Amino acid sequence: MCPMKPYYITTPIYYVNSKPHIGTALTTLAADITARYQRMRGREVMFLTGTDENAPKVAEAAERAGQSPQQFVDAISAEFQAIWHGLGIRYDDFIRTTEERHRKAVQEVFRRLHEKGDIYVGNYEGWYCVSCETFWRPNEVEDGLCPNPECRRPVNWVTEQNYFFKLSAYADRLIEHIKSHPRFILPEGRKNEVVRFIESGLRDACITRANNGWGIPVPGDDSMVIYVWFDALINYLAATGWPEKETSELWPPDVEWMGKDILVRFHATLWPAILMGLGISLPETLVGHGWMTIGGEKISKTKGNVVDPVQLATELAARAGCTQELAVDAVRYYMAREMPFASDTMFTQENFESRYNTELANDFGNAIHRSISMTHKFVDGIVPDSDADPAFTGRLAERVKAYVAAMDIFRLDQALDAAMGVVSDLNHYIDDMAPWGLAKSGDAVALGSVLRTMLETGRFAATLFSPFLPSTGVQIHKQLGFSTSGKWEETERFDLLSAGTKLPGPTPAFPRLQPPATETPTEEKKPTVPPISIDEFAKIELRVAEVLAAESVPGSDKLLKLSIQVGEENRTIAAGIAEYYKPDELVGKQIVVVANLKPAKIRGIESQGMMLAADGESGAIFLTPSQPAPSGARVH
RNA sequence: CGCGGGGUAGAGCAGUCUGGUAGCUCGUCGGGCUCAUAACCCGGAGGUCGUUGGUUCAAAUCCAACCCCCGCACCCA
Repeated sequence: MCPMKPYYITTPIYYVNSKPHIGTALTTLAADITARYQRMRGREVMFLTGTDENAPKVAEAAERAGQSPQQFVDAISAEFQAIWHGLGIRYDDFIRTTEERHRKAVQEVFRRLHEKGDIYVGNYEGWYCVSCETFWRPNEVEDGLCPNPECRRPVNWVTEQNYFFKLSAYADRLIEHIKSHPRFILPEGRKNEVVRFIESGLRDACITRANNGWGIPVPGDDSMVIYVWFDALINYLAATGWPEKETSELWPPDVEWMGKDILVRFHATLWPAILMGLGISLPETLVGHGWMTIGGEKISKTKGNVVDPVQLATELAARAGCTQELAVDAVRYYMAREMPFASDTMFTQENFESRYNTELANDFGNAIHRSISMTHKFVDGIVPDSDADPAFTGRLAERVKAYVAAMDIFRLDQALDAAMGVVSDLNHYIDDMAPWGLAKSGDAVALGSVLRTMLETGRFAATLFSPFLPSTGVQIHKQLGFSTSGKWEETERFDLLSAGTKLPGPTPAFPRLQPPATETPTEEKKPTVPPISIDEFAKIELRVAEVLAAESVPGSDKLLKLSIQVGEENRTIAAGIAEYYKPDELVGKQIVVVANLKPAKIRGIESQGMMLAADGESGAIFLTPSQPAPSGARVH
């Protein structure tokens, strides 16, 4: 720690199955804010993010998309990078697990641990779920079905040779490390979860899978590839140049940001154990933040509630009439302000707009705007040759203290609170001093000092905000006559605007968002589905069908298995309506199905179609013709 | 008894570890100011702190039982 090593920040590498959404953006944004804060403090920073591309499913997905796996991952990885740029995220390195530097590091880790005896060949005999790529213990499998409640497919009894990592051997050392390093795992509550998890018994991790042509082969054994999680974690090490550089000035990471879902089992258990095995020091801090839900529901592509943060900014820019850069800042502000730490928070459009209007437009933007405005109105826009009011500016040190303390424990929301506190202080100050009164009574000395205080405080606030709102920081500084945004040391000074300078006319940074014109009953559903042409609709084959039989599906609360007749044809479909309809209520009824939907296996049932139902207030309502229709009739 | 998180004003949350008659933001009602982006400042109303029992001089906070919601690794009809 002594001669200030570069501050090393990581995010997880993201799985390339789809574009980033507001949830993945949250982690990367948190890391970016941390990075910008450290840079502002004068620290050299290495901010790493990347993509995880070696999962076997990638090969399948690529095939479906009619691309080679490499083409496929190239495209998605590029998409990630584009979105990060769109959010003003400035990383220093982007690692992809298909890169040579990563493959080499992973294989070297494997080799060393193998040599040391931490990786051994074991005969695995037990249950294996193909779909989950997971091995289960005999006592976990009760009914021949996968214990993963989401899966519940039949498991196979397999006997095969695999490589295992001696994770169990590290349990005591892990606990010891966690207990003796209070900052190792944040937030506090997660730490307890990790300890409980480890104490409940670690078993050795099976870290290889059969090679199906995609992934990093086991050194000296091409029949196997290294399991993606074992592979993925090593990116943090690979990016420092390891193993060519045995030790790097970057190591260890100062903070590794991630969502809570991958903290306990991977980052706080497997990852440190691997490092211990290699004799490499552990990261200083792992932060497992909570999730941002969409109106209380987990982000899910199926539900269609994925929010694209860049698009959110673009829409805001259009509606509010501000620049894209500032709209991006608004999104960044919102996400950091709502940053789920110990628990989850929910995204709603209303909440986003409300914070934009009340905090960014009314409070922050307006405070700056009125300050510059008054300077123009009362003293011709010339920065007064006066000192700031020390009685007021002296109090701001408290805000800085709170800000620094919050950043130190990665509470971005609280740091933002402190910054917003400065804005609130400024608004109070203006109200107390009533500069318009001083202007009227002609007290030029007092007026000069008050205006100076206002302008300097605006500058000061902009600096505190700048890791969160980089473009805004620059814009406000420009309005105050500076060419660049503020430096950290400047938060201690209130004499930086040069007296006599004529300020440009004020431009509101965040124009207030007007409520949508009354004719729009803004009851619009969150996932706005883009319009499609009639031709596209014609691709969907809707048909009337009759329910011949219905039965509940064992192990599922939601599914009914329906036997239906579509014209001459009999089919089986799975329908997720068990919570709302009993099997008997459906038998003999006519329903509408999507007949040309690609069959899918759901809990072991091959579903050959989808039943249409409306989302009612309290559940699904299935659709039926208003009078009996011929079976198999096409629906338009 | 799989694991975990949670139930506090109309909404969203803090406070619970370290008991001492409940706090923040938004909304709402009233007032002030007039520099500003219908903004800013002040004040009011509004809560049996999930339920029941226990410990205590005192419980949102500790203990026990119960009820309800929500998550749980490649996923979803």
